Amino acid sequence: MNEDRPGTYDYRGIEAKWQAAWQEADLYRARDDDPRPKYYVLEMLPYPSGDLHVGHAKNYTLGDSVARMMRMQGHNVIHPMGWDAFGLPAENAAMQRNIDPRAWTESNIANMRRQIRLMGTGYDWNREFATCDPAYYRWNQWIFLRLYERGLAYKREAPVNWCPFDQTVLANEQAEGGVCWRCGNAVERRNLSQWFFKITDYAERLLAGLDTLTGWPEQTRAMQRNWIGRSEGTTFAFAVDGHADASVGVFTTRVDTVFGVSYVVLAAEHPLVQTITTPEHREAVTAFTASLSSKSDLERTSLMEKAGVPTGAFALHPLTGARIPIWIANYVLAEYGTGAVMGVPGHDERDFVFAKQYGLPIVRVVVPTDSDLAPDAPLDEALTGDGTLVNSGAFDGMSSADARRAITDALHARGIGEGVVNFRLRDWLLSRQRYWGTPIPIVYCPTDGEVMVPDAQLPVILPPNLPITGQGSPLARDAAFYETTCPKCGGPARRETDTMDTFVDSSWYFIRYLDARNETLPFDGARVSPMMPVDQYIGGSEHAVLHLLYARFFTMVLADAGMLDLPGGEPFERLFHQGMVWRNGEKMSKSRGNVVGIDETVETYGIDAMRLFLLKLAPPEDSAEWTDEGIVGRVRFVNRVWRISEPYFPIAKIIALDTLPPCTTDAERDLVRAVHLALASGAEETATRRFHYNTTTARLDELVNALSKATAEPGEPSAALLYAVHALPVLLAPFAPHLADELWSRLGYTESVHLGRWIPADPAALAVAQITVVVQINGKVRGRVTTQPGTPQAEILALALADPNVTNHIGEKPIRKEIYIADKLLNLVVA
RNA sequence: GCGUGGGUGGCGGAAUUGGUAGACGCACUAGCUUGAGGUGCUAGCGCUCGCAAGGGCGUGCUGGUUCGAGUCCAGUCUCGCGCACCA
Repeated sequence: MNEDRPGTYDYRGIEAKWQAAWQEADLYRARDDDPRPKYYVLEMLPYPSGDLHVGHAKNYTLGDSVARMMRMQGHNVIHPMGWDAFGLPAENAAMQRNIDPRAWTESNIANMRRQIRLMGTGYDWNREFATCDPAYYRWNQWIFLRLYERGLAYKREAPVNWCPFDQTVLANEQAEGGVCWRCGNAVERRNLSQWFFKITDYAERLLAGLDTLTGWPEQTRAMQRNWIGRSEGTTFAFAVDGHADASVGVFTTRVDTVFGVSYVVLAAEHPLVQTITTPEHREAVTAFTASLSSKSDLERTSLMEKAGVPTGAFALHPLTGARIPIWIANYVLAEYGTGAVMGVPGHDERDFVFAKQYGLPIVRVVVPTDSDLAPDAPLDEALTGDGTLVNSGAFDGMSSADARRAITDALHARGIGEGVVNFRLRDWLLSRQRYWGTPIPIVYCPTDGEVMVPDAQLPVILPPNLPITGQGSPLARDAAFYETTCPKCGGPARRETDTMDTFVDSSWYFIRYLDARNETLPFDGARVSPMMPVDQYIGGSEHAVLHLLYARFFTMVLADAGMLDLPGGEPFERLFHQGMVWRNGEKMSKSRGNVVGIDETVETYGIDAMRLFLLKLAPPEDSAEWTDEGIVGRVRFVNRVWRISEPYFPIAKIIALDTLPPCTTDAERDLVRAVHLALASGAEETATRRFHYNTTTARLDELVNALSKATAEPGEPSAALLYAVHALPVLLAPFAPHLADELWSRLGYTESVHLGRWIPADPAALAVAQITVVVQINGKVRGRVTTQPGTPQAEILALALADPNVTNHIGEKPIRKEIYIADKLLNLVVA
């Protein structure tokens, strides 16, 4: 019904037509031999969860606008898309619907691919892959083996969430509240032998690299610094009284307070707890430990009350020889530092609270320099600042900083301590006792032990159609999978049945895109190196730490292994976090029932209107509130553009847009100026990498308003008007790609506007004939003077004084001072 | 607590180096237009006093610097995000 009414844009037919044409022409294919400078723009690999909503569209269409803009500005744009296809939801779906995870995943991919294409995005689909494809995950296995060879993959015992009823390991989100999400039974912590990547070997480099990532948001860099958590301090050992072979190692950043130690605390899981606890305390210690072990990680760390019990054992202070009690407490973490701390109640808030609660002595050894508190006054709270040492033997009178060095040296001289750098960062636990992931390519042989699967035997194929019950690991029950022979001795052996964390998949996929069909290597370094790094990475800030840290780690390792030539080893030059789309004051999500789907939106309003609205709504990094009323404005805009352009289709002819048209009137000059203001805005937002195209859409509105007026004038169209009409599709191309190509072809151009050139903004076109100078009296606006640019100050003053409102405000008072900002403002200061 | 980013009309937001606060859009109001009202056109639209000209106030709050502050400085309130018994 739309297509017969003039003045109405048939978005359905036209948008579908152009998408088919682009696909037919393979318009967005990037080639290695393209002589133009490369620009690699990438949105984070999506998980194929099912349906997309307009929040996803905001992300993908932003990347698409950036890609189109850069392509029109002369770059060889690489803009790929693929699927993060392994992971838990597929197994859950398999259980709930009795469907194979692969079938579920593949149908989701098909739907999401359709929807992403439906947005009019220009991806190079020749590079597409899904991480669950053996052609991809075999290289996960290959890379794992290279890390193993370099000593960066290893196995050790580590605690997991374990459901004793389902006999399975649970992810943290499946064990919330300490109960199993499926059966409701209490979750236990259990030690299991697990695979780790030694990311801690790269802690210093990952930290130092952050300083070079000036194209990243500061908050993200701060979060990574925080996560890596580097701290400088001292480790030293307390001897245990009566246990000649035992000592308690502690780490502290405040060794200057060591003379204030009145007790020592171990984590409940500390290995010494079993050996040193005295018989009369054993029962209490065991009970306390048990009460903690039945708690989930979440509960343990959110416990508000500090609690602990004495072990009955005593440590000997290394500098004073004092006998001090050894406790265990819930506030000491086995996984951080040495799993034990020295208790200094006078100078640590936690220790202060703990000491008060259990009546342990509180001693002051550091006097803060900026306090008027008497040196021996009783404390209301711990003094945590630096100061001057007292009650510290030979170290009295030293500043905290000096004392830290001197005491560390003293401990070192006795062979019981040293200065160390400690990190909060832990090794990356990649083992998952699950089915839907990359099998870890290791075989266990009774004679040869842990053996790598040879490269020639990769991939270790994930067997299809295993029953998924939620109880235990399907692979561990499949004898056909785990029964194998040892690659070394040929004897019977057992395969590793753990699969890899899906973060492995997303830690190098951006390199694979550059050589996506390579069948002999994960990628060819000579081929991919010139295309790295990713110039612009776009994705949510929820990945600020894990994914973005793991990907940096992998890229550094691959570069170190000589597989990739990338100075600095940083994969992402610039990073942009897009904001989420909200509706009714809440984040858009299926569970809240406030999603606005892609299919319905495109059907009702059209793709280009949706894209323009998502751009206009807010700066892309901000979260934005979706409204159904708001998008109507963009539908109006699209239709106005169409109505304005339509009369010029019959008189189509090619215009050279990089030359300014001759203008005879101010109105014509203003129209051309509006074109170039919009061009300047688009180029500026792209060049600065701010991507605030919401302001560019405002310039486009102004241009269309001006065009609307100009086309209403009777008579032959001026050169300026024709120029503006022809420039409009170029301006729209990055944002409303279908409308742009339709206008462009109707106006007589044969090649797609997306292969054409952006028009550089011309300063001559931006110049103005008339300026308005604001006249202020004592900083308040009292008048305006309209004149030519470059008018001398004296003349401006004369014009200003001709304004009665200006003279009224001056009155009889003399002008004490004149401030003149050329062509902008004249401020007269009167007494 | 530590880190980090914000607070501007009824709403989303705009505003180079300090220099006309509120661009552009939504909503709203009035009018015009059409064969019937959803997607056309024109005008108005921060609050307030005023018939008007014009005035006063106004960017979370309190001070400060300046001829001039949304923008800079100090303090403070508040919201979002991240991490958190990190030794």
